[in-house]
Amino acid sequence: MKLPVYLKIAADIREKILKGELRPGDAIYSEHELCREYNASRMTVRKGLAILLNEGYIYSIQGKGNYVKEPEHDKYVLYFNEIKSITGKVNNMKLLKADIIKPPVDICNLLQISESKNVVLIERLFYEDDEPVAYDKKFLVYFKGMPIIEKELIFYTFPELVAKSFDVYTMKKELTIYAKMPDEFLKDKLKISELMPLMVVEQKLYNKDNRPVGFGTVYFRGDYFKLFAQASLSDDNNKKLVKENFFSP
Amino acid sequence: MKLPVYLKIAADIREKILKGELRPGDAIYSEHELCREYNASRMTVRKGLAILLNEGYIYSIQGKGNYVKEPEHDKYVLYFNEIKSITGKVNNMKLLKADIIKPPVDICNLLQISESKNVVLIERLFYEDDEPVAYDKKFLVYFKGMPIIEKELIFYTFPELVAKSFDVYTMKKELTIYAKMPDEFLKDKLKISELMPLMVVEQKLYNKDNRPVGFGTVYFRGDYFKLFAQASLSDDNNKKLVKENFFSP
DNA sequence: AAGTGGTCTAGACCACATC
DNA sequence: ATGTGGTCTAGACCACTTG
Repeated sequence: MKLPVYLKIAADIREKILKGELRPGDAIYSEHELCREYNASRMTVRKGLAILLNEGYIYSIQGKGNYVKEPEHDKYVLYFNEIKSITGKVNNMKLLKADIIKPPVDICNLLQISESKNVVLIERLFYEDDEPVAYDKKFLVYFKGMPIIEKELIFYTFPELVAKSFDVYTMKKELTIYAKMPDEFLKDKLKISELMPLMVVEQKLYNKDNRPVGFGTVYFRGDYFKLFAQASLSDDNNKKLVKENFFSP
Repeated sequence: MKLPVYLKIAADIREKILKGELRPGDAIYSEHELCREYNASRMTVRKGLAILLNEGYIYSIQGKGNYVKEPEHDKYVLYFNEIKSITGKVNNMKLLKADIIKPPVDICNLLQISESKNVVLIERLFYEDDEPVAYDKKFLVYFKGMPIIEKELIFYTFPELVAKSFDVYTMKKELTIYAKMPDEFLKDKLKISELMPLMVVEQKLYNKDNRPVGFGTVYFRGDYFKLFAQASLSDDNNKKLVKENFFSP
């Protein structure tokens, strides 16, 4: 056990907050006092505090001090992936369409492009064994030399596709999730005969200049889809915590 | 413009990654080289790199160097709150039940308690004007001296309730989200006559010792519920999301 | 004026990778 | 043996808040 000092400092204060010895709004010992208490330099103390800042336990006000923060009850980390979020195993995919088209009006608005511009339309079906479980429709802003390779179109997820076509990093991604009843078209595609809701996930992707580059909608059979999310106060940050953390707002 | 040096370093390298000059797996200039390049001390350089580490752009291997990381395409930040996730405005709530009961078997398993232990059962209805839009059922592990105040039960969200009863910080929270058709009971409670799916959100809360302390299920009318999530590559996005979505400390 | 946090330096020693 | 990242020091100056 040779825990670095800054981790010890962070762990001690975190424990005090968790135990309720320090309540939201309370001031923490000043950095100078903590230096004395742990016989550590200021940088070491600040590194410890930076971890707690990053985890959302504390905040600091220049010239005043560090304070315990009201917890964010509503924040979760969600892992979504149109293939892996299906409860079973997707073992088959079918490419229904991969065309370069003039976009419909609603897509023009969403992607902020004119109607004369080209977009790539991709339609796919995901299967578990022989059961269709999800129908997938995507629009990608087209540019010359865009690599449209059928093998990629079938197996890649939406952000992966965009990453291949544009930059490695998609800067911003937005999800909208809701439930709805299938219309006749989707009932047919997903072979739904009984009473069955759909889960709809809309994905909008932006490049680093904050321009929309893609819009996709996935319709999942309700009985094959579940989303899981987890609160991110501390557990998720533990890996980072082991390494290093120290930065500022 | 007197940007701190460490932010400048982080911004420069982030830009190179975003532009594709640095690709996943590539090594970054060593910290020593960056010190020379920016005429900065090692601690300042490391602080800049720590930001990128924290944002998920890079990772580091001791004794080798810092490397550009493969982006996490599937990670999103989700803000969920059983009251504010309703698309309209919840302006009325009704407490249907608030009892101390012996838990049913499935809840015993979920909360890891014996059937002889007491749990608090809370049932609520959320209204938009006179329309019921969500039905809410929660189980909380009971302990002596637990403050059960009707006013609190009506207006607090689940994590807030648990926070009041146990600790300020709920250590771990898990969400499961899926769609389903309403049964007769829910059709009646939510006054559903037409074909209408439900969004179901299950919440499981743990205390800091990783013991389950509460399990709740919220059934939303499908037409009143939408979830929004956003990718979390840069921490700036998160803070914006917090600000825009709501939250006042 | 005194105390606080925010930035930064110029070193140091250690653990680990590679050769 | 050399270079890398990981931890840490003992100062410094600045900006800010409060008396």
